[in-house]
Amino acid sequence: MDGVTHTRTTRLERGRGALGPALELVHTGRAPTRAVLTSELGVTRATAGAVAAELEALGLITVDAHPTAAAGTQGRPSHRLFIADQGPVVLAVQIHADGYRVALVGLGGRIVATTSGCGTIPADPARILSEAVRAGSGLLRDSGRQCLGAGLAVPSAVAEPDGEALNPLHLAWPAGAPVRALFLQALADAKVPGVTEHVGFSGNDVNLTALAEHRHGAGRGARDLLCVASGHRGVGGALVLDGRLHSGSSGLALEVGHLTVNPEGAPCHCGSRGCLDVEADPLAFLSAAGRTPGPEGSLLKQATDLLREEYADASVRAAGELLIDRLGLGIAGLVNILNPDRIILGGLHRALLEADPERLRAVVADRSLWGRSGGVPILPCTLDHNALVGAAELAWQPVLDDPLVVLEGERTG
Amino acid sequence: MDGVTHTRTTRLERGRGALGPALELVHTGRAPTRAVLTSELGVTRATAGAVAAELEALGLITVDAHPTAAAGTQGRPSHRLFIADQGPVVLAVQIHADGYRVALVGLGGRIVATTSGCGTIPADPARILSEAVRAGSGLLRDSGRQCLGAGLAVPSAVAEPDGEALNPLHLAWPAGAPVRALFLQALADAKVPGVTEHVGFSGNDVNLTALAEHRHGAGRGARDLLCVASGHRGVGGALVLDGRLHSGSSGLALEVGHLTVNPEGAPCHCGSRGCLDVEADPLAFLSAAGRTPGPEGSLLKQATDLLREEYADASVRAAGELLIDRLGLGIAGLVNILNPDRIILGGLHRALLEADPERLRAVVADRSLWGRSGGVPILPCTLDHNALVGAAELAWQPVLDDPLVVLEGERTG
DNA sequence: GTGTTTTGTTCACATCGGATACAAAGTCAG
DNA sequence: CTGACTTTGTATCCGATGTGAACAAAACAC
Repeated sequence: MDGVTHTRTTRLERGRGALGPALELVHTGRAPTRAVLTSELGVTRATAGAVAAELEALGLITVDAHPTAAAGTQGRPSHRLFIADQGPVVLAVQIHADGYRVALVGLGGRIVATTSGCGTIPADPARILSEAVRAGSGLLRDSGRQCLGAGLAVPSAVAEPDGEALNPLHLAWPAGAPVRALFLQALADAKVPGVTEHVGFSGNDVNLTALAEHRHGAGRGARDLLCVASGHRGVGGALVLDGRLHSGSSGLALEVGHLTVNPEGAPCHCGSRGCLDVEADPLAFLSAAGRTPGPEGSLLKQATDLLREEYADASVRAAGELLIDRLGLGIAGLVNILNPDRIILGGLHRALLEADPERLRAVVADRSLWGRSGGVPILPCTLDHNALVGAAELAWQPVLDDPLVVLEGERTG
Repeated sequence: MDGVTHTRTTRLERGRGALGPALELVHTGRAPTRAVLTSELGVTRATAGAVAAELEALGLITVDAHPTAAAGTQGRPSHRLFIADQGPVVLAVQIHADGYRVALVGLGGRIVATTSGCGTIPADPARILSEAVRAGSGLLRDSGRQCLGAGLAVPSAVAEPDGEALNPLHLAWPAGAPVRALFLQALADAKVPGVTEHVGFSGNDVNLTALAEHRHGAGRGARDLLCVASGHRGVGGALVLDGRLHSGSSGLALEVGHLTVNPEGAPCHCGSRGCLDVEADPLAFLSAAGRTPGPEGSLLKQATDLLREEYADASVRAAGELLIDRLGLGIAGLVNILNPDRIILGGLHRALLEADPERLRAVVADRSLWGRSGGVPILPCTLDHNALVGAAELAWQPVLDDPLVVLEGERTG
C-alpha cells in the first residue's frame, strides 16, 4: 500500500516473466486496472498485483491512490493504472521531404515534446541526421527525462540487416545511404544520455505508421493490419502481423507501389506501366484534376486541400473517383494476397477515403474474390505524427520485451 | 538410465515448459542428439536430458542404447534421438480431382501407411469424405497405432472459421460446402479411435503443401516461405511465417491466381484479364504448346510429361518460356509484397522450374525492385504426397504445442 | 446495519529450469 | 597402453516465478 520497501531484491523480482506482457497491455491501453491485467495476462490476482507493483517500482506506471468507483458496478472499485507522468521516454526522429521532426515519446505513444527543422542540406543524410539528433538531445536535456532508446523513420525502403535507404526518392539522398549507421553515429556524437550503442532503430515511415496505428490508433485490436499510404510521391504499404511489423526477410516487404492498377496507364520507372506508384499518388491526383502543382506546400497538402475543399467541383470529383477506383483495385489485390483483418489509409489515401468512403469500400469488395474478404473494414489513420510514434515504438520494443534487462542495464551502466 | 519408475508423478512433469519446442525440434529433424537439443533450446544439459526422458516416457521418441561415435569428433559420443518406431500417428486425408488418398502419418512427416480410392460420386462431398475416413479407420485398425488427430486437404480455398470450401473448382462440389463439418461428421460416424470431436482440421492443399515442405522438405530452415503451385486448373499460393501457416483473417490469404501477368491476356472469370490463374496453369501450357488436352491422365500429368519429355521441341520450349515469363512476373509481384526467404514451386511450376531454372530466376530478379529481394532462392518441392503430410501437420500441431495436454487427455479420456 | 460482490494482499508451496559438481565415454599424444 | 583432454549425460541444490487459499478492504443491495 505504502510503496515497496526494497529491502529484499528478491521481492522486487517477483513476476519477472509476466512483466513485459503486462507493460505492453498498459502501453497499448488494454489494461486500465489490475483486475483487467489479471484476466488479460491469464494469471492470478496475486501475480498481477506483484507485476503492477514491480512496474510501479521501476517508475514506469503509477497506481492511483483513491480508486474511482465505476458507475453501475458492484464490488470493490479497482485502482487505476496510469503511465507514469515523469517516466522514461525514447527519442524519435522523422526525416521527410521538407526537413526533420524529432520528439520525445513516452509509453502509450504520448508525445512529450517535439520540435522540427527544415533540411537545409537535403543531399547530405549525415548532416540532417546529426542536426535532428542534436535537437532531440536538447529536448531531452530540457525535459529531464530518462531516455531508453531512439528510433528513426525515413521515407524510403530500409534494407535489412544493415539499414540502408534504398529509394529515398524525394530526399535527394544517394540511394543506398546507410541511414541506420549514420543515425547511430549521430547518436554517439551527440552523446545522448542513456542511448547506448545498441538502441538505435530505423524503418520505413509507412511501416512505422502502421505500427503506431496498430498500437495506439485505428488499428488497435486488429491481428493482421494492412496500411497503405501516399505522402509525397509513390505509394507505400505496411503489414502488422500478430502485433509485429512484417518487413520481410530483407526489410523490403510490402513494396506495393508496383502493383498494376491500370494496364493502359503511364509508364513507370520499374519498366511496367500503370503501377500504383504513378497512378494513385498526389501528383497523379493533381494531374487527373487538371491542376498544375504549385510551388508552395507539399504535393500532399495541395492534393488533400483540393480534395477536402473542392470535392463539389466536377473535375476534382472525377479525379477523386478515378483515383479511388485505381486505389481500390490495388487494395483488392492486396486483400486477395494478405486477407487482413483491417486496413488503414494514410496521406492522400486517407483523404480519398474520407471524400467518398462508400465508393472505395465497394470497389474493394467488388474486386476481392468471393466478396468475403472484401468486407474488411477500411479506416483512416487517426494519430498525429504517426510515423514518429512508430519510430518510438521500435525503440520501446526492447523495454516491452523485457523491462528489467533494459532498466537494470541503465542502472548498472 | 533404466526407464522412469513413475513412482513420483512430479518427476515425470520435469521440463514441461520446454517439451513442445523440444518435440518440434525432433519432429523437424533439427535435434538428432540431446547435445543439439541443449543448444537449440538454449537450456542446460540437465533440462534437455529431462525433456528427452519425458518424451521417451510418453512414447514419442526413443534414445539409442549404444551411441555411434561420429567420425572426427572428440569427446563422449551423443546418444541419438529417434522418433519412436511404434509411436502415435495422425490420420491425413486428401481429396483431389481423381478421388482421395488417406495416410497414417507419424512424427517427422513419416507416412506409415497409405491407400487411395477414386471418387465415385465427386458431386457429394459427404460421401467421399466418409469413404476416405472409413479407409483411414481401416488402416488405423490394421496398424495398431494410437491416433491423436486428423487433418484434411482439399483443392479449394477453405474459409475460416467454419471451414467451407469456397471454390472446389475441379471437384463438382457445391461452392461453400462445409468440408470441415462434414469431415468431423465422417470422423464421428466412423468412430475413429482416439479422434475426439476437437481434433479435425482442414485446409487448402497448397497451404498444406507449403507447411509440409517447410517442416520436412525444401523449405526447412526458411523463416518466411512462399509456395506457388498449379495442380489441375488455376494457381495457388501459400505462405509460412515463423513456422506458422499464414492463412489470413478468414483463411483466404495468398489467393494469388488473380495477379495480372499479361494485360492483353485471356479473360478470367474474375472479370479481369490475363490473370495468373488462366495464364500459368497446365491448360494454358498445353494450349500455348498447340496441344489439345487428351482424355487420359490429368491436365497436370499431360503438361509435365510434355515439359519433361519434349522440351527439345521448339513449340514446347516456346510455350515453356512463355509460361516461365508469366509465372516469373507473378512471383516477382509476390516477392515485392512479401519479401520471403525462399520460394518453392509445386505441380506444373515445379516442372517449369526444372525445365529452365535460370530463366525463371532471371525473370524474378529482373522484375523485383532493386534486385536484392529478387535473389531469393527458388526451389522445387521435394516431398511425396506433400499436401497429405501437410494435413497431418495440422493435426500434429496441438501435440507439438503441448504434448502433455494431448497425451494426458488421451489417457484420462 | 448485514450480506454480497469484487478487488487486493499475504503466505505457504509446487514447479521449473539454472548452476555446479561429478560420472561416463570417447579421442589424442606420448 | 596410459593418462590428459574433450564432450556428453546425471544428480543435487537452489533460486526464480507463479498458484492457491485465506484474509482483508471497499464498494453496493437490501
